[in-house]
Amino acid sequence: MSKQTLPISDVPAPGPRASEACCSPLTREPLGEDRAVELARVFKAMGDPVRLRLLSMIASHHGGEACVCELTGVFDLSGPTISHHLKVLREAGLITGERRGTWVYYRAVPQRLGEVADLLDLAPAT
Amino acid sequence: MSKQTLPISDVPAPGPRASEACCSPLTREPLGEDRAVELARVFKAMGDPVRLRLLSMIASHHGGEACVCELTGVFDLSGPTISHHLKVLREAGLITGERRGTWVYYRAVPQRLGEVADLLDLAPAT
DNA sequence: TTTCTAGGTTGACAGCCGTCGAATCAGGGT
DNA sequence: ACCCTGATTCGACGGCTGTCAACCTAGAAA
Repeated sequence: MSKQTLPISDVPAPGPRASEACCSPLTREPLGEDRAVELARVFKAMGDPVRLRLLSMIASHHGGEACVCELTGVFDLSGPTISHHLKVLREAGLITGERRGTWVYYRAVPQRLGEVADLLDLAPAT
Repeated sequence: MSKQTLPISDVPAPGPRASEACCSPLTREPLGEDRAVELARVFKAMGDPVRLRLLSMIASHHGGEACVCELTGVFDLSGPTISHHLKVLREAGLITGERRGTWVYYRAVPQRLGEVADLLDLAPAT
């Protein structure tokens, strides 16, 4: 490991297997234990209102990326707290951060969203 | 309120608004605070490996429903713990339970899954 | 170098969450 | 009536999580 100059690049599993039509949805067959652990981490990251809003603000932001300085003011929360939530989203592979000069910009990782969306595809097992 | 003979019907918000093309996806515009709280509750429910597997086992089960007795044996967890997780999924509106004789059967609520899937639809804001 | 600002890290604290054993409830068979 | 089994609820415990204040780092501009 070791800490680099930019500790903002700690994505755990960039794109497990979401490249193409992949993961059988939740409703097709029981989830394996390992895969459940992996997916639960992503859902848990989205399981907080602040993080969900942060993710949405970043994903919907004009240009596809948002500066942290634009995010902190929106919440009644301290800087460290926002930073913490961004880290959780980062470690879940939902966003990536890049430093440009003084500011840090985050952008969403569409693959992750797509992976989760695929998982929830409805195949009604009547 | 009051407790009926079958306390297994405590769905909080059966189908908020997932009937038709509805909720603007995460990537379209920033999530409102109230909606974020509501959605976070669902994601949080799915943010545990055991619950995710339970949900998957129920949703994918032959006949669309699964008996609790078929679920408890799969995990190295006590009955009360499984029951607790089922309650969380129930209160998130992801599953519903029905007692038939001695056994209790659970089935998934497709609307909820659909609601979440819609939310994650990708509208890449390049 | 020094100073300033934007973010991140650390350490600590309260509250929540997953887990269990024991007790309780609901039905079906004796 | 009694007991047995399936499932939930209750009470408690340890670990995790969201939050903050304080401190530290990265880069830009004097």
